[in-house]
Amino acid sequence: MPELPEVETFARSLREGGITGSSIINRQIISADLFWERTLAFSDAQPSFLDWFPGKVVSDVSRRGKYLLITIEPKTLLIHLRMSGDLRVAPGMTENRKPHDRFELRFSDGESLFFNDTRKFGRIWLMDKPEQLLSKLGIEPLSEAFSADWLYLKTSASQRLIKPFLLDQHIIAGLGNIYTDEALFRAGIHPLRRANSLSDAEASKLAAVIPQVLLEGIRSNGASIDWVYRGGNFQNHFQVYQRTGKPCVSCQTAITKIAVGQRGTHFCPHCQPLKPPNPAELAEMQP
DNA sequence: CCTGAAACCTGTCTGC
DNA sequence: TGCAGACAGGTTTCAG
Repeated sequence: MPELPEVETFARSLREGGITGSSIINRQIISADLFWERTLAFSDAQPSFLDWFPGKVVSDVSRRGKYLLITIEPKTLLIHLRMSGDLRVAPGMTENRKPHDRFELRFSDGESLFFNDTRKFGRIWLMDKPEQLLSKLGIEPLSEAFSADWLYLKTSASQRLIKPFLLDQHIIAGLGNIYTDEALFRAGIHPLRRANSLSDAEASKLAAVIPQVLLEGIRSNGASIDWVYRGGNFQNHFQVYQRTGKPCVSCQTAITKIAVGQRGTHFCPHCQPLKPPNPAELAEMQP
């Protein structure tokens, strides 16, 4: 589920208060509980993972790609929400637990941070050096370093389809299925184009549009769909995602859905042509 | 290097 | 109404 904007919204909320409840910064932990063993992916603190927490204080919350980072000196608790993960801060009473709660950090003030995850794909790590995990991630699309030149360099060097290319977290960290479809539409690029077929101008357009879509998502507190996630309203800004058969906001052509790399992919066949007309063809069309 | 399929899971929606 | 099957915002692993 959550992509960069949703994870960023969680990070901000846990830091400053928001959709998850009030800030967890400076709260002291009195206990930790794990309700689904496999949620714990790996821990430097094993086998006494749960025993490590009591007495520690949360000092910061941040984000890298789709990972949420909770700093609890001298370690970092990393959380990846995968498809259905959710976080909330609420009174830490046993009767307050919800179905699918997988992990709980109980604070001395009576509230708890709950990690809820219906599909059990989400994972948490407790690490001394989070870089071990994070160093594999690609560039932050909202950083200064993410530029038109950088993207063109990368697309030029890859023969992959542009959609799986953008979804690859080793290249760009944070894009998921929604924001990829929305970015490709705004850039006018067909999802089946080869990365190295993009012109300099197309790569520039894509590099400009990706941060735009992500920032728009953050401004909307993310996207809420069905029973997954809440508090966001970016779903009201979708131009292609989940708009199969509906008219393109730009040309009225029906939005098409296909599978690309086993992911549902939405696009406008008119605004995102598979084969852009080349100069020679254009010349022939105008004798 | 690249692609596709399968696996990890549960809930919801669709169609017969 | 019931039920099988498809599908879902992600990532990893394996075969070809």
